[in-house]
Amino acid sequence: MSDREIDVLRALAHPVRLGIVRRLAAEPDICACDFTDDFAVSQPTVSAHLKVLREAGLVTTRREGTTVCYSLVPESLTDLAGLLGGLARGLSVR
Amino acid sequence: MSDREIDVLRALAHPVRLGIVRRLAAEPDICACDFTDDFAVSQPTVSAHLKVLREAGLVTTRREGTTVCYSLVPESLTDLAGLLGGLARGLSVR
DNA sequence: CATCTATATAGAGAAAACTCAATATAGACC
DNA sequence: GGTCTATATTGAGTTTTCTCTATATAGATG
Repeated sequence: MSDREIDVLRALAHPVRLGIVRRLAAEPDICACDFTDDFAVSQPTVSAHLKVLREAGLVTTRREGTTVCYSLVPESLTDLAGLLGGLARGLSVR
Repeated sequence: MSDREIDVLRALAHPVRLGIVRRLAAEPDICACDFTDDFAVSQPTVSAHLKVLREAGLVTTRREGTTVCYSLVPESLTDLAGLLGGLARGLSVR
């Protein structure tokens, strides 16, 4: 019922999460606390959003002492872009 | 707060709606009643999903007598694919 | 080990999404 | 106009998402 792509699309379909992805696209390896300042939501909320992105395979994490650094997984985006591009071209992409 | 792209992503992030888009990608100009058979949901539910797709700019409609035929708007998908592809490539798009 | 900082989890309330049955609308046809 | 078919809208109930406060965990450091 819930395709893998649906999870990725759902993960991206939120202002805070898309904002996080955009920041990570511009500069990799950003620690979680930096996102808390970017958006007008609490630290636990940011943490929850990061979890959604993680579980969708859009980001990976790396512990750096007490902080956790997040990075984009570009393939997750290119895969989705390929699917959408294919659909636009009339290929019935699975 | 809600970007145009967020609306498109949200519209795509549902099994029935993505299914509709996939069918429309393979064959254009499908009348609404045909979708009712494809998914295990009621006619009003299909109609509501079509409305979401319409409002996101993913599909257009054409009256054919008493039926309404839906077609994909490929640009809406290529635009999104471009955004995602750009992000994957490290461009901080838009 | 006590404590501090950074992050994650739990639980709860509010808002949004999803679905349906019932009803309304729009065009075709008698 | 009356009726039939196709589609859309309404209203309500259910589920999911979002957000918060409070608390827990994990590593660093005195």
